[in-house]
Amino acid sequence: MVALSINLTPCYEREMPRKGRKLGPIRLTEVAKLAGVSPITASRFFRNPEALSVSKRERVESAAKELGYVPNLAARALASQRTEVIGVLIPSLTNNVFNDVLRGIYDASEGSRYTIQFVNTRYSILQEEKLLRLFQAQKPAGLIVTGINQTEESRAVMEGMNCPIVQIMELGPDPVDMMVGFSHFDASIAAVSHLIALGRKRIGFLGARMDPRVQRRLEGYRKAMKDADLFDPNLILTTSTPTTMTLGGMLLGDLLAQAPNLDAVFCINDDLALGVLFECQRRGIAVPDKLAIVGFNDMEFMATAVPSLSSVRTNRYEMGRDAVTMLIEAIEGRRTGTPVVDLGFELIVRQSSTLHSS
Amino acid sequence: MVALSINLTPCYEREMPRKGRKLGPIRLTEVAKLAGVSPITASRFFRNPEALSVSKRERVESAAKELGYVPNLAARALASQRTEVIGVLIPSLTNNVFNDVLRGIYDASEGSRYTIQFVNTRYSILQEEKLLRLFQAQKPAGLIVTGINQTEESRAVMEGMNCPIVQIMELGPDPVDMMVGFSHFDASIAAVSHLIALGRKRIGFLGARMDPRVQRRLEGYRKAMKDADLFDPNLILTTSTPTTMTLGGMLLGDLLAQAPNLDAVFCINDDLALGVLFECQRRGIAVPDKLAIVGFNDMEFMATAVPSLSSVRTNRYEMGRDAVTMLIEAIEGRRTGTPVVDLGFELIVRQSSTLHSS
DNA sequence: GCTCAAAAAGATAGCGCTACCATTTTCTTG
DNA sequence: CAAGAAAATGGTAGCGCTATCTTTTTGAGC
Repeated sequence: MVALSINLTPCYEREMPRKGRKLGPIRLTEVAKLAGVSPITASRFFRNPEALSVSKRERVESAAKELGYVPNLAARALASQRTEVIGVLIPSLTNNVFNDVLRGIYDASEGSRYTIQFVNTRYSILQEEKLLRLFQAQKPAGLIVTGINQTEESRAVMEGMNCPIVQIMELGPDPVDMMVGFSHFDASIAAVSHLIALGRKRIGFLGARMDPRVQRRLEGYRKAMKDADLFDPNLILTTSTPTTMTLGGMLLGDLLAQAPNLDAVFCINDDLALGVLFECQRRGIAVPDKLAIVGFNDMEFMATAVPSLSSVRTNRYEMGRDAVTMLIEAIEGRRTGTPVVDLGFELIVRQSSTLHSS
Repeated sequence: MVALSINLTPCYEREMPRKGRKLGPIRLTEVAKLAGVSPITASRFFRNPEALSVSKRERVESAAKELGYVPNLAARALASQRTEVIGVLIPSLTNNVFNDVLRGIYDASEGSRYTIQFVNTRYSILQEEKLLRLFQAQKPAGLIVTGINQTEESRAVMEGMNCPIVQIMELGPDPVDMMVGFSHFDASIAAVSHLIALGRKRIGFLGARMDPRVQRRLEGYRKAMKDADLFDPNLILTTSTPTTMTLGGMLLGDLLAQAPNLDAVFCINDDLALGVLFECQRRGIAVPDKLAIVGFNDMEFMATAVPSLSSVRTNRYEMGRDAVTMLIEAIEGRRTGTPVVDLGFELIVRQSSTLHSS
């Protein structure tokens, strides 16, 4: 273990700090002194280098480098009365959907000055309220919250926070500030209408977790089925249990028990759909001939499954990315004209919901 | 939209802040004044209520509530010279493995006073170094880093940070501080030995992303194959591309081209394994009769697939959880005796690697 | 070369909280 | 009930940085 340490001993002696404190990390003042400028000038170098003359800029830069200066974020936040933190409230880490959203968020924040501070509400609006209060203490520069079902209290806290806020995942009539999402209701109708157009009559609905967005998908299903005069409550099976692939198979079993003549299933997410496919293989149910399957979200594996599985593509990554982009623009005072962005969806038809598997 | 606002106007008049500043949020001093105690006593209430007498405690509590006091974290961090932030450096958000680790981390931090600050190194040790420096500025209470392959510089930064640090995901000879992981080398040997014991001779290795831990799995494969006198470089196919299920199928195709008489595959993760299974279905290759499959990590879907897929179970959730637990104990000065924790692994044998599919 | 505006640099005074130490109050105990 | 120890409380002085305003320097235009 040879640590090659090229450490040019600085031609500079640190003065003892006030009041017999131990020598902590390098402070801005020390950088300024070494550079031969005032502290405030050194401060400006780190926030807006263009404001310095070239000569001072270079002197501060090399002094900071020589001393290995690291700014103290707490002091900065206290003095400037703001932070460069974007708070993100998301209901789950288990649900892969949010994984993609988070990726978009982190990707978009990269290269910007902003730091993501992510918390997990666990699908509880009370937990959300609590975490929102916690964010209050941090004075974030911006906030991303999931969905539109916040408590009155949460809304009050958000409105009092005095920072831009983006609600993501869905759209609603009364944005706190900005929104990026799509209509789960419409997406669901598209999926179910497709199955109806295929000539399926006994189209089941499989739902798990049943968060507000899934509820709206159920509403879409209801609407489409009623409009086609195909609605039958026995075709619906939901549970509040979190989603897994295994659960998909189990739910299919239960649904078949309550609706034996099922000829299609709309699953509220792709994990359930793949679980359903496996269960069909286990039971010898031909897909799509005997049972058509449509999932939701269009995860990567849907295209690769055998048979390939239809799904509703949602723009999860883009949702996270756009939310951060909109937020940063708003923080920096250049809001775009559109505070509500509909990212839409796309029905992807694959083998699992075609006329014949031929 | 009726916002029912029960706002008992406080029988208390805020004095103008110094120097004509606008009236900002409530400060601790104001709470103290309303409670009729000194600011430092009020401060103590929020950090260690037990230190106050019952009467003062109640007075401060109700004053804080009445004024809706929210402490200023930046001021607290600056004055106390520490934060309650645990920094987490993880290489990927795409890889579901880290999803589980993160879940463990967030779950374990919940209820504690610590906040998780997570960043994504994108499998780059240079990016890691940069992010580590960024954390320096924040003075975190503790740090979780992934793996043992840090740059010299990164190690130096970590050592200078003066906070407990846990390295997760794998074990190594020279911990920066603490470690929670398991031996990827041994786990790989277990998987390959199982296939050898099954009588398979032409056992392929499919790898993607090829991060340091995957490299060690490859080493394990090499060792097991060489020890059994079955080693053949043509059986190995790796790519630096990120993992997807679709990639699994493509890689199988390529591997079959370079080693046509393949009778088993060890995939470095479950996504590849499921992709391989789908590809087998597409090509009419019987699993496990013609081709046995073993994956890695034992994601939930492995048990549900048809046929069910063998895998090496790793304790990802526990890794995250234990890392945080160890960190908090160390931060609070009660380290346990074991700074290096081996969480082990377990070979889960399922249909995809049994003698006969019967 | 002089005037005046703009750019660059600096002095001052906190940001809101807690560490540290001093002081006061309360509780023991012979 | 006095003396000493322990618990509770308070005064003072920053933590390291930046907002604000002032002063100095630079540069453009005639």
